[in-house]
Amino acid sequence: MTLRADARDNRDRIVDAAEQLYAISGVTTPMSEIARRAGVGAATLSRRFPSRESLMDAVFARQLGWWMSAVDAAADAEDAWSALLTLLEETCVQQAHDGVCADLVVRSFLQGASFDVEKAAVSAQVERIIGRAQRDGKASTDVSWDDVVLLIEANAGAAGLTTADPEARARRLVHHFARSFAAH
Amino acid sequence: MTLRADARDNRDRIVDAAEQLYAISGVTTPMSEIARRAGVGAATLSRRFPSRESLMDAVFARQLGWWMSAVDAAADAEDAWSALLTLLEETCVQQAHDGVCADLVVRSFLQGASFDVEKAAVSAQVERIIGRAQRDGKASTDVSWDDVVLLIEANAGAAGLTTADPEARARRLVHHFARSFAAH
DNA sequence: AGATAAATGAAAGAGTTCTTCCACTTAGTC
DNA sequence: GACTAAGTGGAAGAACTCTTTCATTTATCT
Repeated sequence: MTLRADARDNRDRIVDAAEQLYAISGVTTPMSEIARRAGVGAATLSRRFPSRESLMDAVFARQLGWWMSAVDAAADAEDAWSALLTLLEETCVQQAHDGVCADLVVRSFLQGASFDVEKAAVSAQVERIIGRAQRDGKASTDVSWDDVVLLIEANAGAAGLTTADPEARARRLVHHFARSFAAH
Repeated sequence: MTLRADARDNRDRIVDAAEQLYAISGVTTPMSEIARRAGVGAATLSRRFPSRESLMDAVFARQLGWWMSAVDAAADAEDAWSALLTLLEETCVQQAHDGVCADLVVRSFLQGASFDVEKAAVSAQVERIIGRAQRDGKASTDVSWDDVVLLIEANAGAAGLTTADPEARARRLVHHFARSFAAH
């Protein structure tokens, strides 16, 4: 079932608008406001995304695409340890910058089953990177995928909070995790 | 302007109910539901707390009282470093257990000016503890009050997210911060 | 260009939540 | 016990948000 061209354009604009407004006002932003910013009627939005959750999934799917590329790039790097640190910092700074809110990450990625395939792929890649960094003697042996998830949760949670310099906060958070992740 | 005895009881029950429901359903819990659990009419709640924010402040004021006691106790301890670690763990586990959501901590404590006096007192105490731990050669010299705030933000952000074992997550988060805080 | 099915937005309707009014109840005071 | 002022809850109503209907517009195919 393929969408007509104009409908697909509208769909894209809706996801754009939602992404922007989620960053500003959180995922509880009224659907009508998202529709207005997207330049479509409320009916169109309701028709395309019957529930708020389905729209959240669509927004998250994009951000996940970006992240999977970053993870793949890190997995190809020579130095696993520095690639891991770079990946974590890029991820958190990106989250801070785009204002990715915790609700989005959690409901779509961690809680629901919508992205199980992607989740499995990402976690496998990240675990490979961690494993290599551990064999190189750079990463502590107690670090695991769960700790990366914890960092992302913590960062997403903090990212929703207004601060003078959200990017600096993200870097500081990664700084602490990196020091803890390092072999002692 | 002092409240009548029965009115004060009702007020207390409202704050009780709000604290419990905030932990379960977040700060967007309908005021009417809070009123119902408190066993008062919606009118009474509206009269006592004209805005959702004023109720959030009242709930937070209590939790802040608990925290200030914990901070004072830590400041009196012999071993500043272990007192600091204990304080951070207690604080985060308490947050995880009570489901203190980020909205509450941020709006009331970090953002608004409502608790400026308490904030100044707590930060001064914590900085004293950190300073002592640093002089003892236990804490890294780059640790500051801001890092403690960061941990609390991160923990509060993550605490709002459903997980099998929120307490374990809080402990894990503190574990990483503790390793980073330690002198290298 | 004409036919056809897909897609759209304005407006109405349904469901929530918050606030206010007002007749009634209760605590505090003599 | 009686008086007074403070306090209360039910109900009405105002404000929002989401969904659906339907007449109209627009893309796509031949």
